[in-house]
Amino acid sequence: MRVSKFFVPTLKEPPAEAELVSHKLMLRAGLIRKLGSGLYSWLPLGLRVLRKVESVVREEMNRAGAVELLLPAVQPAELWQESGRWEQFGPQMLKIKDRHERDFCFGPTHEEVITDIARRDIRSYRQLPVNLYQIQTKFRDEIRPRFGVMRAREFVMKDAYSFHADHAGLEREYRNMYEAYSRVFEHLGLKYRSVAADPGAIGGTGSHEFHVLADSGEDAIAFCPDSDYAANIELAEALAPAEPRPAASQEMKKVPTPGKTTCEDVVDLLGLPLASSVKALAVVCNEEMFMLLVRGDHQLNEIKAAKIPGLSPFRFATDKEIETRIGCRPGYIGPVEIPDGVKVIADRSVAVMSDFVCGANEAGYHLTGVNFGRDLPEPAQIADIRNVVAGDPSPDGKGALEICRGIEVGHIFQLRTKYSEAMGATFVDESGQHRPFEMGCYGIGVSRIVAAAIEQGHDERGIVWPLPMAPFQVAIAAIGYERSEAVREAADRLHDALQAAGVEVLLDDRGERPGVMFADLELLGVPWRVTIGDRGLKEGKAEVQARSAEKQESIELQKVPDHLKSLVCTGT
RNA sequence: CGGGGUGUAACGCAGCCUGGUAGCGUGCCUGCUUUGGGAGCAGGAUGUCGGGAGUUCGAAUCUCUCCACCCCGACCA
Repeated sequence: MRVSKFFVPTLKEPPAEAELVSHKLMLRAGLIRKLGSGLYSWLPLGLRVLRKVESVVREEMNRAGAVELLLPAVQPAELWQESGRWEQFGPQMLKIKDRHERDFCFGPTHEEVITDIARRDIRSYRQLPVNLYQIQTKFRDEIRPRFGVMRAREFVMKDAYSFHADHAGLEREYRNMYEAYSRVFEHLGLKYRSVAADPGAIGGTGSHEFHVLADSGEDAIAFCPDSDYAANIELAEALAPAEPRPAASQEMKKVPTPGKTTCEDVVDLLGLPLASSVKALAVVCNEEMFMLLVRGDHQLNEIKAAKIPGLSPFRFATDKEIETRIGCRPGYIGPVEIPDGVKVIADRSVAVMSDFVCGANEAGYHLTGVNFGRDLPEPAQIADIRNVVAGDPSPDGKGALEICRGIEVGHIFQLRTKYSEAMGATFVDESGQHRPFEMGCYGIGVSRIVAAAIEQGHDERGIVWPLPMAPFQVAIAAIGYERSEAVREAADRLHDALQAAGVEVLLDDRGERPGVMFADLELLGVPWRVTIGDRGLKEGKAEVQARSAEKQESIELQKVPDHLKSLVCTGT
């Protein structure tokens, strides 16, 4: 491919709307252009990268025994009403009407469609198991699309669905997909981590996420460097402290803390450590009020809290509700002498505290030296309701947790029979019984991977692609292409030779000044650059430089094609 | 949805407060020179100042309204 015939609109300055480095670079390198909020055009160069990701995903899915199909993007409402998700999915779903005023949606996911296919066309256990996948554009009307294609409304996803006669079969395929996903991200050349995840509303017995590791990631991952434990922070268990509660050593005292409504402010005023304070959060579930207690230096984990029986779904109490029920405005509430009917749920770490600080339920005052059992009853319930922090013991007992950030690019679930039961999708088993399918589903965010790879691979000059994702493997910078016959001839010949050898090559034949070409080719992130100019040609040589390396190597022109071919093949 | 912000040339921005009919840098076009790290000189083109309404002799500027886009949004009790 020649730059003069391709379409690579690069920008010197990133548009002001871009925040994230991957978003800026994708715009600058001419990979994408924005059409509207969360809607992006994939320009030729970006599309080449997207196709690379697709082909790796496809290759590994096929290798794992899954079979590709293609489902409609537009789906009739009836299917979603059957599964009960027409309402449940809510405003995230783009709903549309056809000319007959019939309801449709632009599919945000395809469980319903695939389950419909299964119930029509899989009748016997003899047809099982089967794993069907597609690579397709989805639409989700995100509350706040952001970061370019990272969280777009329209995006490309690989979604696979497997059907099994029994749970054991599902678990086998789940492990198979887990391994296939690991191969996908390794194959793509990305640093990634698989983590135990919250199955969320989908339910089921197992769920893992695959994260590309990057500091800008939206998700926090807790992992243990001394074992293979890794979990999304939403799920990672905070173990109960091993040491028992120390004995009380202080009297409870009411101290004035005017204007100090946060734990930080209060301990600053009192000269105490943050970990000696308790924050009380008033929540409401079914019109009942609960007071959740978390240590001042910890954060409530809402997902864990919502799993407490009787606390789902909960919401935070309004200021007014707090004043009415507790008789004090927010900022000074605490668990001591609270009205009947407000149940106290303490985090495990709070349960072992003594001589702590908390709100006095009186505006402008806090209590110090507070102790359970003496100044207030033991908590009605003790539970794990906080986020783990770095240094917490690993739940597998093998060391201390660390926290890193990741971008979720894959998620696998065991759906079990949620959809097959709701939609009456059954098969006949060996004994002639009708049974609902055991189902699994497995997603990969194809377009998000492109952005995630840039988050992981870039420098001050631009993108640094891993070889398997690069839009071109080699770029030729032909210095003086338009004015030097020798350069033109050598560059053309090299371009043709590489192409014939199966190397994806981009020849910069614009005749631009060298600085312009170098800057552009580095912005694009092409893994290898060959520089051809009159200077080197005098000795019959060209320079080869890796995008990720500083030094360039001078090589005899005749040997360049073979040299590059071997580099591209070994992937070093 | 709530809060905040921004919309002026392809990109980045100034001008707005204090109304007088639009500018800078980059990019783009032409010519000459230059050519191994985003060239120099000379000349040139490009704007419904987000849309609409209003105030005014006069609106990018003031007022109202609509729209688009960006950022933040459990709690920190």
